[in-house]
Amino acid sequence: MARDSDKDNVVMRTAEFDGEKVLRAAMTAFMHKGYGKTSMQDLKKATGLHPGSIYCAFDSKRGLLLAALEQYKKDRNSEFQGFFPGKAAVLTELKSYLDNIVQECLSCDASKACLLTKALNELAEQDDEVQGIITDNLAGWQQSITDQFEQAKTNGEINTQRDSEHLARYFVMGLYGLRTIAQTHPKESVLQQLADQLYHDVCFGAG
Amino acid sequence: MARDSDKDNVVMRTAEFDGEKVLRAAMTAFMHKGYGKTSMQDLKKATGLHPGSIYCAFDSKRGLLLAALEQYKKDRNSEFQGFFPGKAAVLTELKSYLDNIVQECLSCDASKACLLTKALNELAEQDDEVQGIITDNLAGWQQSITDQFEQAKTNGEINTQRDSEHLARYFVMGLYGLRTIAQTHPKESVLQQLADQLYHDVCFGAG
DNA sequence: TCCTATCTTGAATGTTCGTTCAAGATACAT
DNA sequence: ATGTATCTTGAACGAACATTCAAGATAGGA
Repeated sequence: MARDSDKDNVVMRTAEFDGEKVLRAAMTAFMHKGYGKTSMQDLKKATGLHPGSIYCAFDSKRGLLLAALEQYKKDRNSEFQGFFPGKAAVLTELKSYLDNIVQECLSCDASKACLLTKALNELAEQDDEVQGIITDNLAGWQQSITDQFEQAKTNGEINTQRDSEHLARYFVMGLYGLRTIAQTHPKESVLQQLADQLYHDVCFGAG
Repeated sequence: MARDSDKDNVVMRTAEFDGEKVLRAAMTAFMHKGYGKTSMQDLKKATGLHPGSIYCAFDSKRGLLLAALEQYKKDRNSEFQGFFPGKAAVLTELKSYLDNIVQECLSCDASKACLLTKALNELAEQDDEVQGIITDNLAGWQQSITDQFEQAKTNGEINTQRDSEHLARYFVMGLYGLRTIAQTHPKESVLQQLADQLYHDVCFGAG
């Protein structure tokens, strides 16, 4: 495949691959092996694109990572919107969202890890731009959760003095920790118990 | 330097380097760059040992990682014992321990990350033996914390129906999450607020 | 003081990696 | 149907890597 052409009125061939499929394949590869250990050969196998095509489309392996991060962001946003469609019963939806993450952690495929935290962990102190992009994505995600807590307070579902940002931050901290624990304890009951406690502490805890 | 000799009654030269210093230097290098991205050149610079010496002493780069993990375990155990010297006032000591971790997270050096979780994240799905060693170390750490909660309950410092293992697991989950958040938000007040809330939820939360 | 087993050194090795590029294949405008 | 700009292919390249090894340095027993 080739990079987008800027020219007008010339013969144009359209790219022959599905951009989203390629990026999701790259995402999965990066989640399994990490960025550094995923070789171009791995990426060729995963995406079906030959090295030349990858370089033409994404400039470099790093460019492919950036594009994959962007796709990951879009996919996660869509997923999030799917879990919180309305403005009522936010807490029920939050519980579903949490339980879904527990199930994700139990799955054997790469989604047990989060691409953002995995890459953040690997590339911290190595690549400031990637770190910034990841940080922004995570901040956006946390803001979405903040919005839900705000809505829950408006609805009277939550009664607390703590502000929504703090609730969201604590919730997110718990999810980060849950995913780390999942890498050591693939036992469902343990993860579910932790998730339940987190839900309880955030939504009904004192403070 | 050379590997330990098995022979008796032969001329023996003693190793010329400080084993602990070398391992701590390697630890720091691995924490900064991760295992994969730390080259032998980096390790030579950090430890002062030439490649041949490293291979003679630790068999391989991976052998050096294993030795460094062992040293890390010892150092962390000593540190932990230092924070919990007695059997009284466990909660005060727990708070100190937690506040100390917050300060660690704020520091600019490599100790902001935890070698165990960093390596676990990087080598998951890649090296089962290393993953097992790390998992065991983390489990041992969690058990130490469980013991402290048990002691706190015995002392009457904590009054809850939740068992100590659950408390420790939740506490550890929070610490994992705190360290991840620290990689995105180097703001002290935020981390301290999260740590305070975690302390409160674990020690005085309902359940 | 001398000898020898051991330790230290760093250049050399083979491998793997990300990246490039020129040749071949293909789709669209005419 | 034909020409041509674009896309695809995979071999080739230099760099960087972990690892090895033979030569030089050194300490301790005699």
